Amino acid sequence: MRWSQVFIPTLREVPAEAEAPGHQLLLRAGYIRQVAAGVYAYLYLAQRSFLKITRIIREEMNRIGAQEFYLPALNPAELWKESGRWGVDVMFKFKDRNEHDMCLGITHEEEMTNIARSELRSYKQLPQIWYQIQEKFRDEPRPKSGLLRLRQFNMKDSYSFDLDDAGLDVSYDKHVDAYTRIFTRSGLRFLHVDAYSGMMGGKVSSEFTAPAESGEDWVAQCECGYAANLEKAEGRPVPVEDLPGDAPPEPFATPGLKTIDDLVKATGESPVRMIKTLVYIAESQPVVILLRGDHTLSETKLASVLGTGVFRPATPDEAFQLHGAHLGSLGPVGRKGVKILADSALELRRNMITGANRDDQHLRHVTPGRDFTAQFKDLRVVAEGDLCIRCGNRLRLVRSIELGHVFKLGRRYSETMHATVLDARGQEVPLVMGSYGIGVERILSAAAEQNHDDDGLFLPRAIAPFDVILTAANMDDESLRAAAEKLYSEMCEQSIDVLFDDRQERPGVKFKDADLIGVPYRVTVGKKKLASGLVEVFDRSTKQIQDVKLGEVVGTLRGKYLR
RNA sequence: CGGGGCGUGGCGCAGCCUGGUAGCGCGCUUGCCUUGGGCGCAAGAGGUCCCCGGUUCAAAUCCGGGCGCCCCGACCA
Repeated sequence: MRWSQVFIPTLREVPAEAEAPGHQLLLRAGYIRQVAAGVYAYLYLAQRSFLKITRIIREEMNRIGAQEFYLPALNPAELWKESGRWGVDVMFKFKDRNEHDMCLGITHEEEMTNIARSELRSYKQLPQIWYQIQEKFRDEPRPKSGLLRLRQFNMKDSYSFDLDDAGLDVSYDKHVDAYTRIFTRSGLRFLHVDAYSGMMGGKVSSEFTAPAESGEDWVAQCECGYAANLEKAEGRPVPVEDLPGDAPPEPFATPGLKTIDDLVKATGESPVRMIKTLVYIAESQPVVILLRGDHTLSETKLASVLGTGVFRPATPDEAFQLHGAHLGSLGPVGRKGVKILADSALELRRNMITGANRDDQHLRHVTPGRDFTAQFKDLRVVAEGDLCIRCGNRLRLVRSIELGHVFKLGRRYSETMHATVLDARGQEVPLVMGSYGIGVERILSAAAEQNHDDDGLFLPRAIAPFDVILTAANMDDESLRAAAEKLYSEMCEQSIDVLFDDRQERPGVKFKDADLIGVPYRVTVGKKKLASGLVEVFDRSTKQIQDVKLGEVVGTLRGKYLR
């Protein structure tokens, strides 16, 4: 392609709408333009990248025997009412001209299951893996960071159908392999992490996630290889040396001290020695939740422990009704007939400080197990520096972009939608399903977030819009121009994926643009070196320059750079 | 859903407080010049000042309502 003939609208300044560096650069480099919040037009460069990305995805999906379908995004309400997901609040819904409820698909479990149930009859037809690459629509409350969270986006989603759990394990493992290959080939730095499976039906799931500052997921990571989404991550607190002695709980006055922070300041004690008492209402039943003073409740983990997503913090009035004291002076000692959940970090601790259930009073010398009984569960969000549950080293927290999610669905959809086959004994059994997604735009986004400097992007070759940019320093210089044209013809003949910057621009402009748009290698034809029969090959990511003889450019590219 | 910010040529911004002529930089067009890091000179084109309503002789500016976009938090099957 000749730059003079294609549309690559680079910008010198950063549009005010963009915050994340990768987003700014994709705009400046002329890849994308915004249409609405979370809705983008993908221009020429972006589309070239997406075609390369989806090609990698297709090759790797096909390799595990997955079959590509193409399903509509426009759906009738019935399908979603049947699966129980019509109520999902991020779904775009509307009525057609006949007043039928319609929606745009947020994903395709329903449609795939619908096909499976009407067509799959026998265990002999299993296993099946069906996938598609299609637009998904989600009316996100907060789209953000360019292509990182969109309202319309492309997802590769696949669905596996097996006879039993063992089969699902195989299909799941195949996807893990395929995803590992896809993200490796895409040139991303990524992690495979344990993930929270959600409330409904899910058992096992994991995420593929790309560490990047602008990511919105937190991942806890250990050098031993353990990595988990913060929603799911477990860690052991660094052991605490408790005060000796076995004195009984003793009240002391804490007038006006409402928060752990207040207590720390007033008493000089570490929050590690305190018990934070929270009151929640779950399915209209009160639950008392205890955490170490410096720890944070994970509502995700709480949902798992409670077995329901229906809960909320109690109002101050409710808390007062239940404890006879106001928020800030609550504690577990003396509470009877109410469910008390304590984070496991409190197990085996002693002589702690907590609220006395009397306003402006706290208790010291409180020992869990002796002074109150509670169920100990993992309830807190892992903190930086906690110890790895596998190896005992310290965990690090990193921000990360979720690229893909693999999920053992089990029978959640097949049972509600009656998707069954006959097994070898002639018994009707529900299909065992898995679902597996990859955000196509997120691969480009993550690559941009991970690979940029002050001058612009340097995308991994596998997903860059071009492999090479051929820059003629001065198109008005006849000999230089002729040499560049000749090189361009050779590259085209040899099927090198090249963008020829043949614009009548000053060299500075061309170099700036070339640095900006993320093409991994630049071949520069300049007057001085051309006089000795040389051109430069410039590696955008390392900034290394190699002089190459005019006649050897294609060979050098093929042999060294584009292997 | 809670909090904050912004909306003025294609992009970045000033002007608004204190009402009266719409301005700067970049980009764009034409000519000359220049050609290894967004060159220089000159002449131009380009604006419903987000929308609707109100106040006023007069509104980008003041008042009311709405819409859009961004950021933080909540949420993210």
